[in-house]
Amino acid sequence: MDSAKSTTAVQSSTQKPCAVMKNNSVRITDNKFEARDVLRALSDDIGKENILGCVNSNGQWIVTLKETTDVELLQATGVLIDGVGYEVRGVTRNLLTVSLFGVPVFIDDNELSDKLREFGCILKSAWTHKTYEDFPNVENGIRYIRLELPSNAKSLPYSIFISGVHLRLKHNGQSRVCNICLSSDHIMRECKQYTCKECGMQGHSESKCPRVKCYRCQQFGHKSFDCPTTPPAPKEDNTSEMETNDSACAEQDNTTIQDIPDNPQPRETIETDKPTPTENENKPSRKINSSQPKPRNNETTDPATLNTEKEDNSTSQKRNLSSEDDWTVQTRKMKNNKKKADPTPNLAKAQTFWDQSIHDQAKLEWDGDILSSFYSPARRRGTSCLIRKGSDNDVHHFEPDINGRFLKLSITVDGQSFTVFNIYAPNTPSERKQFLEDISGKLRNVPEPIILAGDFNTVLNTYVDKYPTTPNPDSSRKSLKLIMTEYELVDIWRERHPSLIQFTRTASNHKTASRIVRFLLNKQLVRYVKSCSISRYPDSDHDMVELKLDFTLFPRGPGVWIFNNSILEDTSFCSEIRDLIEREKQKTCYDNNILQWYDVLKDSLKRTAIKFTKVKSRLSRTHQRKLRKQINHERAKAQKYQDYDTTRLRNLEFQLDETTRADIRGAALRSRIKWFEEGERSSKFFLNLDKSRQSQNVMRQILTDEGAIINDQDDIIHEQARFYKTLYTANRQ
DNA sequence: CACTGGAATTTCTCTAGTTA
DNA sequence: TAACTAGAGAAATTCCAGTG
Repeated sequence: MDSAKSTTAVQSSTQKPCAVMKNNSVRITDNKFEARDVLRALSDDIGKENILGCVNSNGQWIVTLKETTDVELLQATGVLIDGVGYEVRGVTRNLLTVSLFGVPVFIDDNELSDKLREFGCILKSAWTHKTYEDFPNVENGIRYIRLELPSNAKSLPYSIFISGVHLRLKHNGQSRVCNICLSSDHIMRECKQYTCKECGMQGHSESKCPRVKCYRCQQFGHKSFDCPTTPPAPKEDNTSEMETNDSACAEQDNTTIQDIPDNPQPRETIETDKPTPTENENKPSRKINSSQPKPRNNETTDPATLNTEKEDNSTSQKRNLSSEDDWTVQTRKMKNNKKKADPTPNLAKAQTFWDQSIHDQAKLEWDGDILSSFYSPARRRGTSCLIRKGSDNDVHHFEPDINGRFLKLSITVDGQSFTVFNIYAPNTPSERKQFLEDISGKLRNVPEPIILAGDFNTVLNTYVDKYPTTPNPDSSRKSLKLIMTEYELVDIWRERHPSLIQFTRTASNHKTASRIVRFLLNKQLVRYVKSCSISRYPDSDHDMVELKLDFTLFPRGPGVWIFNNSILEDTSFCSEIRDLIEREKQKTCYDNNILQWYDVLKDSLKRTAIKFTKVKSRLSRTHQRKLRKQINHERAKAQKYQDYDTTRLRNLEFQLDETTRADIRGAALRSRIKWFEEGERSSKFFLNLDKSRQSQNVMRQILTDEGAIINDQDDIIHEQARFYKTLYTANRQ
């Protein structure tokens, strides 16, 4: 093949360990070179005595050298073969997959890319966003990218700080480096580039800056948070989302409550894709105060809501709101509202102050029923539901909590039954956690769908539902999220306004705010939601959250369930069904009332089949995803390598086709539902279907042997008769 | 309790070795 | 030489403990 072969020499195999040899190798893409071309070019650069091997493999030359310095040199300069420069790459991969964890969706890929580029990384791919297996549209906060590290860096830091969030960063072979310059010699605090934002000097952080003055002891060199003269603050609820101070006091002594200023400073609502980082508390990124005065009335653009609020302030006389089209549900918390109950049509209302006298007062002003739970006289707090009179509303169960923390209501509206829990969660996290766990237990026995509404006294996301956006540990938040997961509840306001930042409670000094009042709905109710909004409510530190449901929008019920008989081929399903029947046989009604038992059994069979097919469907989707990924990979290989064997690829494609065919069979089965539902009734659907079939069965034209086209129905019939008569006549020619 | 560093585990991909 | 497979290694992911 080339001259290199003719000079083969036996070399000791113990010259260098394999690992080192790999690091000492470079690869050059073969451009119809001969070994001598490559070797001559390399000898000119580094000397022939420094070349240990030159092997052609899979369309590239692997050249192994004695010294790693030569490897670096060649990678940096390339190689000149026949006057043309060619790129030289290392054999060991220098591409890294860098994963970031806990990345909120509001952080843009560009922000992450910019941060990595600041380190000198060369990005080699787009960001991949990981999602939950069961919820492929929901990101789980993990993103990764392929990149090349800068030559001077061995590793990226273990975390990066973007948009006020610490993001965990990981990659293979990671080591501790400076978060600023990536040097492995020091950490960020000791980095020359690290300067105190207070004085601009190196060597200390702002909190330890000698120019900083503690407002407690008036000494320099530390902030009040680190003040040695101050006893540690009691572990207090900083997680009640700025609610604790005011409301907790309110519960203990209502005479100490500050009134809301007559002209409260307005709050600015910002629609943004992401919250701005809060680097300095003195420089809030999300302004609460604004120069624009905010009217005390509702500013919502929803005409229905606007009308309701105008009515609020214009009249206090009795009203019958049954004429409203929508079922309106509102929740807000009123502080120090001793004057009179609000006559707005309500289903849920959580009150800091609520007792028998307010209840009675409200009765005078409200034409419908008022269902309340309150805890008095020691502390006035409670929840209430105002039910419209004369509407198609039927309350069939009402359960108040003796502590005034919640009330439970089962109601049917426009034929749709649901259960409402109106809650007023405690201010202290530990109490709130316990309270939410109790609520979770109570939810277990109520018929779905469920609406959980009220003042939760905690936010779900500290970055978008709270100001300032400082992380706020709260053990009760986990309990609330567990409830939401277990009962498939969604925060409907957030779902409708994914990027809007709006709060339901603002502190009297307007320095803190949070969205702690919300509606959590079962997913099955979401489609009935006409609107959900937050609007200003007068004389209260809490804004009003309004939810409008319209049960006439969609047909009720989940439709007809059809048994997918393909699962009968599944032995595990069959054995599960056999076990189920055996278990059911043990029940007493099997002997007492076989028909009733059979009805119950059918229901159990249906539930088991649905559950089984759901799991099977999920596994199938996962399998398909894997197959698609593998197929893509194999296709890439097929394109890359000319001698690629397509067996595996074909096998994978066959498997994917099989699963797709199963899906198509399922779709065909489901498509018969309409026929099942309507085909057997002499409905419009049935008659149209029949008509369509009739028209399909009729010959509209016929071509005779002579080549003439006949359109007349009588002539067509005669021609058909003649044709077949001739066809079956023995002596036809 | 958030952040950090890293170990442990799982999953995926590639390669070297074996067999027909 | 093709096909196959076990195993290595890398990547992805989870978990845990120390620290401030």
